[in-house]
Amino acid sequence: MNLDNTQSQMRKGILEFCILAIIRRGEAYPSEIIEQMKAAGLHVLEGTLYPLLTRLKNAGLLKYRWIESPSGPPRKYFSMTPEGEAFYQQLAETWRELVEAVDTLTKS
Amino acid sequence: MNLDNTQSQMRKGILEFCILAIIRRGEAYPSEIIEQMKAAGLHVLEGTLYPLLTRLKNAGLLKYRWIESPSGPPRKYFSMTPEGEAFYQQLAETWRELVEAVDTLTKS
DNA sequence: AAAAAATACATAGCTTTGCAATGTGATATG
DNA sequence: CATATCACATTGCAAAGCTATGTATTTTTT
Repeated sequence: MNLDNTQSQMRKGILEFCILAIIRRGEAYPSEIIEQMKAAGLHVLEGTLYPLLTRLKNAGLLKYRWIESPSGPPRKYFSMTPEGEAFYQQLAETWRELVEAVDTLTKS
Repeated sequence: MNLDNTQSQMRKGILEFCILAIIRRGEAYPSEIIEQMKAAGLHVLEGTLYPLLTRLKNAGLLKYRWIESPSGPPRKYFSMTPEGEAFYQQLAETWRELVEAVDTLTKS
């Protein structure tokens, strides 16, 4: 048991929820997502984000379109699908229940 | 992406935190831990709990002693070590930060 | 006394996600 | 044309939760 490791484990499943939360607010491309995550206190590298975005898109929860960049190569802007919104609501419920359970146990 | 799977992923790292929270309240054996988890809304099977308890003990965060049972085989009563308490406090901080980050992102 | 049931503990293999390091490609700049 | 910047992508590794199954001890039933 090492804190770094357990912190990584705690992020499993939750990064997905957060990414969906950011994208459902409005279309975004990876760099913006990384910035918003950082602003919230969650540091994510591209090597973590890209595979996750790909998984979500392949699962039908997200879709994207290429947009020319004002500086540099074109960007992939991600947005949510109706399936993604439905899944997000389920995750939100799951998260609420989890937080409530942990609060119950850690209150003392 | 399937809800059951993501729910399992979300539990990674968090079950450990919860188990430590239960044990630091007072010495307990596995069956009691399972009951308290269930009461809080977290369902854990023995096949999940035993390996976790073993990992925590091997990491020096928990210790145990055998106690005769009033009915059935002897039981392993687990309690926390000073290292475990210190680690728990760190996990508590990590959890607070995680919950805060998720709240920030999901508020809308 | 032996068999069955209940209680308690344990293990192995599988699946999946986050992580780190590295790589590729498109565009802008020198 | 070469270099730098920006954007996207991939691979292999480590680790934890889960499921199913197994072992052992004690109690109860036959």
